[in-house]
Amino acid sequence: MTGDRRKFRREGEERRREALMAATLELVAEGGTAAATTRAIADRAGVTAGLVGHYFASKEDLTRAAFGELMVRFSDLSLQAAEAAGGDPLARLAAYVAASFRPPVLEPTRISLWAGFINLIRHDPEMLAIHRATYLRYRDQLQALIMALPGFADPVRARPLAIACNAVIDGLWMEGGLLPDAFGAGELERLGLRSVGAILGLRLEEEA
Amino acid sequence: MTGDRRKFRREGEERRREALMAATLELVAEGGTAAATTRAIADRAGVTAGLVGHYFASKEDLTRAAFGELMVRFSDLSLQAAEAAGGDPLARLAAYVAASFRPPVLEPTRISLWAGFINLIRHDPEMLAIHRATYLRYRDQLQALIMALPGFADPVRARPLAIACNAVIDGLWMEGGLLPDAFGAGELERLGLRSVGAILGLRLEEEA
DNA sequence: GGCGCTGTTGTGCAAGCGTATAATTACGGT
DNA sequence: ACCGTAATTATACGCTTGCACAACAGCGCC
Repeated sequence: MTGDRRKFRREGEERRREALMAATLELVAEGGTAAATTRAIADRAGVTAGLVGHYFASKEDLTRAAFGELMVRFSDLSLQAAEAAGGDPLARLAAYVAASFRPPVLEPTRISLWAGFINLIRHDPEMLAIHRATYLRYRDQLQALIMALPGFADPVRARPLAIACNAVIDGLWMEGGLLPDAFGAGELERLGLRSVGAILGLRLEEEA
Repeated sequence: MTGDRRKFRREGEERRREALMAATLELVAEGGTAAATTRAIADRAGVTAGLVGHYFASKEDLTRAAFGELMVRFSDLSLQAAEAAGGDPLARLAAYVAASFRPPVLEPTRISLWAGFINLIRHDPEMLAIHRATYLRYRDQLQALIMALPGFADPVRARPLAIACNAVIDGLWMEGGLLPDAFGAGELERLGLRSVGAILGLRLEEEA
């Protein structure tokens, strides 16, 4: 009668931590940080709530780890697209920009995650540090691509250009993510390429 | 001995609702939506928790009302700056852009509020509707300013330009708000003017 | 094949949440 | 002056949360 205790398998520490972080990210994407309760996370990861405390000192700790994981995992996606575009600097930049408006960078999941975590950044110094590192890394990639263009080698000139290009990409990305039906198919990508081109004084549309 | 019941004054319905909404906004700005509990809101507004239920059907209802209030209150700030700039279309546009990077539009409070509410937009249809209306209103203002420029009267051409200009402003605004110390004083405003100018093929820097 | 280590479970607790409701009291009408 | 009414308070209830802790059991080791 009382033998209904749950069966379980022992897993390595790494596997369990990853499963718990993945479950956290799924839940944040679906319902914001409020939906990522300890019990819901454990349930999603196929364990019981008590185990969460065994692998993470606190729920805050788990949240931070999951956020960091997410950022690392996605940080080089656009760069990979650029490198796949070949050796021409203009084509590489165009590919980088265009990739920001296509899956897997522009995904409903990613926007939900970003929206769920963004308010934590303002109140948790460690979260802010992760965000800062990710943002600067992304911007540096963009700046390197710009400096590879003929006549753009000066970093003092390239820095503000990279900031502005990054801003217009982020702005379009955010608006497209929050109001998907306010824009036509492919409109954001086209606008992104044209705007970045305009800021740099180039034409990127036909490069993508 | 038992006469320690709290003294109170009767206020009009409007005053109380406004006080509760203001308290909600303050708390969201300080600690995100999680900090805006019924009891904390009531405390901040100088009443007891029970009264919240008397003026708002639910906490969700109060949150929505507060968000709407906030958006209405700030929706025309940049436009006022444009109108104060006189009759020259170029100067008006420059003033509008520049105002986006100065108080009271660019304030830590506003960024905190935006960050606190942004994840609710993704899961509450009414919140999304408020956001959509505000965003489109802002963009339409920008488009009208652009169409007032000589040679930009065509709305089919002005629409994507307005979207792009709005995006770069939003992107810079967001990044500046989340990482204030990553940018020099006045750098964002200068960059905003230059970028919007580049997108439109104009020079705005010396107009502000 | 038993034993010990520790990953894992189940339970419970204190705190805080939103909200419903009865008791109180301020205030305007008469 | 007082009386009705509605604004306001105080209390309580059911629920959920994060977390602590003791008991259990899978798995490697001798």
